[in-house]
Amino acid sequence: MEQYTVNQLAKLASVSVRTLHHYDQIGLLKPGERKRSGYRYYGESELYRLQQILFYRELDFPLEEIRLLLDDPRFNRETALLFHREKLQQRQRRLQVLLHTLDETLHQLKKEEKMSNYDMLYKGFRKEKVQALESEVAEKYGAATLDETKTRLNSLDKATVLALQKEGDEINLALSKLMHLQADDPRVQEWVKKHHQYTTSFYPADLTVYRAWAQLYVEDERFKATYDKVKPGLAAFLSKAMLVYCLRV
Amino acid sequence: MEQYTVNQLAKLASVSVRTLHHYDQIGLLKPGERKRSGYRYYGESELYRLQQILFYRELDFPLEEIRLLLDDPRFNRETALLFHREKLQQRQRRLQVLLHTLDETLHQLKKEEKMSNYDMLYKGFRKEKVQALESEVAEKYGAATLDETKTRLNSLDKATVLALQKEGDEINLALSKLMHLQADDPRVQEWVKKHHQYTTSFYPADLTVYRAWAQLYVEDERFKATYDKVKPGLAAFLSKAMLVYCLRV
DNA sequence: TAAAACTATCACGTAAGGTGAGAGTCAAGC
DNA sequence: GCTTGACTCTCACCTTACGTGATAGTTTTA
Repeated sequence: MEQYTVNQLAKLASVSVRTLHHYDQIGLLKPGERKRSGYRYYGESELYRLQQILFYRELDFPLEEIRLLLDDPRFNRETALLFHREKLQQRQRRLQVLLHTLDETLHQLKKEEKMSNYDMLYKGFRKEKVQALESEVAEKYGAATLDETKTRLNSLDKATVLALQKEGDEINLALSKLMHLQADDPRVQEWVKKHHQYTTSFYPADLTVYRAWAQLYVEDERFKATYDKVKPGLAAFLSKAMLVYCLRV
Repeated sequence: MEQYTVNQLAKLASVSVRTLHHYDQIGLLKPGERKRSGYRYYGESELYRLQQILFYRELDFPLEEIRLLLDDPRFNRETALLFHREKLQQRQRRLQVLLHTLDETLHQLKKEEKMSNYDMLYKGFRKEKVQALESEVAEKYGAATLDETKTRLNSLDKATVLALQKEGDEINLALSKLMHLQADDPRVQEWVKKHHQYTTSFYPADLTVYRAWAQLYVEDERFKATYDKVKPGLAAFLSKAMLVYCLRV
């Protein structure tokens, strides 16, 4: 049975020693054993408990509440993990909204346009609670305006989505026409850059992820098919060009 | 020029009135105007400033530092937004790792297996600072292990993307098998909810956007083709079910 | 066996607001 | 014009989750 000192555990879990002291003090995480010297030693079950604590903390639960939850005899680790999973995914979606808000703001900034609706500036900041949302809008503006607003937004939203799709098509098309060039040709790389930016608006791909992706374009049938449908050989070509791009930047 | 009272701005930006008072007090966000009554009124430029503040706050910047940044004459809104973008994506990736850690833990829990390496319990908890990461790892374990780590991460990224794709496939498949039911059947709606969450992880579709999307599934050939390829008629079925979903929630 | 490296317990400090209390202000309806 | 309910103001003390020493004992390493 392995034993960890404060320092060792702190490093392992990326928390400070003070944090462990604190958790001991408030009875949230007590060491499995205390030598007569007073030193704290943590064992396996403490490691699991700490993981749980950190998951809850990540979700902004107050420590006192975490303690109550973990000490409740009805506590079940698997249920808790599934709960965390749900909430973390929720947070991911919130971040996605936030990124979208950011891109919209950037877009308006470039066009030097005035906002029609300042509301847009703040979408995604509210910490996840989500419940009564639609009803609030209805209350605010009345049902009639709601419908009108809805249909107007409707066509705008459709246009946005279609535009996004079109942008993707354009990038693919442009690249397919450059397949006679070398992968490291500036004209190719320019479009790869666009491709990279385009993909990051959907998926958080930094260069390492993007690089992993490049491999998928040739390894995975689904990816390969999608691109080769535009023009046979595009998948392999793009994959190579992406790798070059990653190395260059 | 529109003017917002504390309450109005607080609601708009999902912060508390107290927070606005506090920001005024520390000189982070001063109202554009103060009536003789002492009431605070905020104008357009304050709205933008608040957005910036919230982005920085989301990234755990201390308020004092935010103030210094925003008041620096070299401050540029576009540069700042691009910085936020980078960091938010970094956080998304951290959450991704955290979810992976969670799934691994769940997996081990079910198999009732012992962990070979407790280190795994805590991947993704460390808040992003990241700069000197590679160098740190290299220092610690030597260059050889670094490469290994890289390829492992690589495969994790690939696995994540493939898992995402698989999730999409599963949802489509499940729905295609429920086409004999009514669109408002709970079993159908359950999967529509998953579909909605799934799409949101790529593109933040609130209910109005999702509704617009529903129409695209029948109006736009590209969308239609994608779904009808799974099973003819799925596009229309899903479209209807999505509309029901939007009205129900 | 001494130095270097940890660890322990106070104890006070801090950031970002929460939570009233007491008093002035504004908009609407009568 | 007056009342009433909903806002708003300032002060001031409270809270959470640790950070940051100070001082003193313990373990490990040379």
